[in-house]
Amino acid sequence: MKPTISIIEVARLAGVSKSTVSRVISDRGGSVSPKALDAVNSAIQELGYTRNTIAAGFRMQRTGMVLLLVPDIANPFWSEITRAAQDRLEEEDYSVVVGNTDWSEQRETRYYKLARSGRFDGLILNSVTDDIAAILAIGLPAVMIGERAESQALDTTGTDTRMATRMALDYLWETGHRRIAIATTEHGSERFLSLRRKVYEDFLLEKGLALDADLAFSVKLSEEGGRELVRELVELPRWRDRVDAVLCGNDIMAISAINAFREAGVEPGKDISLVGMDDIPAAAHTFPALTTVRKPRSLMGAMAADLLLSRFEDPAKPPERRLFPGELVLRGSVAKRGRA
Amino acid sequence: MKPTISIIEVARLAGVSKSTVSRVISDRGGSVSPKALDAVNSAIQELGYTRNTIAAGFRMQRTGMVLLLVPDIANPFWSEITRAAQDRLEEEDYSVVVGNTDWSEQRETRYYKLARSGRFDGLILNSVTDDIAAILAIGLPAVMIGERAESQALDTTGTDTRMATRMALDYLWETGHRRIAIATTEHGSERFLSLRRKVYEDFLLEKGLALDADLAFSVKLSEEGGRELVRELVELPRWRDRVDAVLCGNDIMAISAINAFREAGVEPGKDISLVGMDDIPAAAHTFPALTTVRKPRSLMGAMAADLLLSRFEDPAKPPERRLFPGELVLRGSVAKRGRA
DNA sequence: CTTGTTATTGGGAACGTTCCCAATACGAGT
DNA sequence: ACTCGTATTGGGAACGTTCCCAATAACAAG
Repeated sequence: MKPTISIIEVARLAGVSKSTVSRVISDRGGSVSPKALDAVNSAIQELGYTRNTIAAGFRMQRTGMVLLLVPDIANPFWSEITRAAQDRLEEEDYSVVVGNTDWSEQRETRYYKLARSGRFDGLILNSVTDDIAAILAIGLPAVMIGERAESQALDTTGTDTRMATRMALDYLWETGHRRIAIATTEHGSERFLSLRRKVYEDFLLEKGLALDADLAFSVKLSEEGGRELVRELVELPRWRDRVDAVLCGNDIMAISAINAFREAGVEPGKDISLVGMDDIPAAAHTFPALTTVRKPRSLMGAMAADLLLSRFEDPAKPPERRLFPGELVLRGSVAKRGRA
Repeated sequence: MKPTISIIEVARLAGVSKSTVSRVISDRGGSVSPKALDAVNSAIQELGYTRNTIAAGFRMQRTGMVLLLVPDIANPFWSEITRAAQDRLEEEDYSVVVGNTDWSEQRETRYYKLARSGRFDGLILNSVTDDIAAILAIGLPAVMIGERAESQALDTTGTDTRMATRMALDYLWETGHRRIAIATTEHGSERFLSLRRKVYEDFLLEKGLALDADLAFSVKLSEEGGRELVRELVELPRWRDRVDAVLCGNDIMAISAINAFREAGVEPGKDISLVGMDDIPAAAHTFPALTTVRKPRSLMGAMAADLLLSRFEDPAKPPERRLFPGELVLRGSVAKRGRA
């Protein structure tokens, strides 16, 4: 059942007022004589008193709860970020509620309503929407994970998508690939900024390669998206002459594509090279193991938490942006080709 | 910032009392005339009022929050269970806070303290401890995921570990394996019940096989555990004559062992057969893909939520136990051997 | 001893909503 | 019109803790 001992009873047993008990148990504290302190602590122990944090939170208008909105907690990428954010926030005595948007603005809006109910002190999110004003209108300190707009009124953390994409393309170039396809998505930073797409096009331009619109795929960042990519690609006329590598929007898609290529009689890591994005644990276990760009999830999660904690301290300071570099992780999914 | 419009202001604008406003907005409701209902809803809309659920929860001694304790949310097994439990609980307007025990009783005890703070209506957990009395002493409705004691005072769900283990052993037997090692752990159901170990020993006895104590490994259910298993196994004298298959305590360990065996010059799925437990997504992507016993995580998560919701309805009903069968998932990690 | 400063204490009010119950209104039947 | 039963309403109190501020106590300096 709920706590049934209140500070009134503790005060009675300790022979002090409820205000003195409150000063002993609350974070803010206040002056209490050693004698009173002893008496209160003894009474607390004897009665098995536990502070009712709902009552305290109600009075203080501060609940110690943070809402973290991710696309899907069952996705290893997001569960690792979540874990890191949780650990950091728990150090400061915050508890974390996780919401799953499934990339649906409708679901997201429902969580915004929950966020407005007085239940949370702050919000961390990888938003579906890029309507920053709507997020600000919730009225909570908020931190964005991932890039949504060039200029943001929100504290933001994530991986530098441009750099990560460029890193992968350069590696493919260095290993001799000249016919590179890209498989991205219509979610997240691609939805509004088309960051990966822009880097890809700039890369081709810089290398003097013609843009082949057929080689820019838009599929879901899922296993199904990987299968769809392979289906569409092998159906392209003369596809083997037109593609020697694919840069995938994330590992889940890339891993699925590895298997789908093999099933289509195409040997991944030889006939076709693949690079993923994220470096989820499974990327190391495919055959061939996936070359990918690691996004430092623990750093991102912890940074999101730090930005939010910092925002609690100073609500009025200018928005911060903390992007991490990706890190190329070389495994077996990229062939070494001679320079053409 | 926090909600600043209260029902007092809504009542004033609508020309009714706060009690009438409360009757309109609360779950419990009560009689309200159509005219008053209209007036209140109009005022709510005009003022942009949002119900303060902390205040309501404080008054009602019911917060709509559930604490879910798992070993590690970043583990795909637990993140999927979490997702399923969340979805079910959200249908009934509960929010879920996830705690990570990391198999530490100390961490777990800290969460028990949090659970007692008045913040949660219920608890779902895969406990580190088997001290059911300690869990009951928290004073919250609680549901256990996984088996902890033969006779439990707690609602319990999970996979039938005996059956799942037996299923895997029978499959190894049918495929001609006669020298089967087992790699389990000292956590979870193995810690207190040694379920897998007992099934293994009974199996050997039934088949008239001698128990070779060297073939029962105790390692962590982690990637490191998988590597450790392989290190220890290949160091056994004449190990190739003594082992033709390994039943692993979970997929994470088994996947890691696949790679470690290959690195040790042993071909998984040929020289050595492996069976995992769980069927996490990565199990389908190894080479060879892992044969394993699927634990129906979505069913378990949803059942845990259902059991808790049911307990909320009737706190005094007898504890329930709902174990799911495992399901054998055949892939490429088990060789077909001739009958010896 | 007097004065000034700081430490300590305790009672009342606040936080926003729900619940309780007495009072009133309304509708149906006689 | 009167009676009875049901619907509706509203004011006060409760929930457990924190904060505010006046009052008191303690201590130091002159």
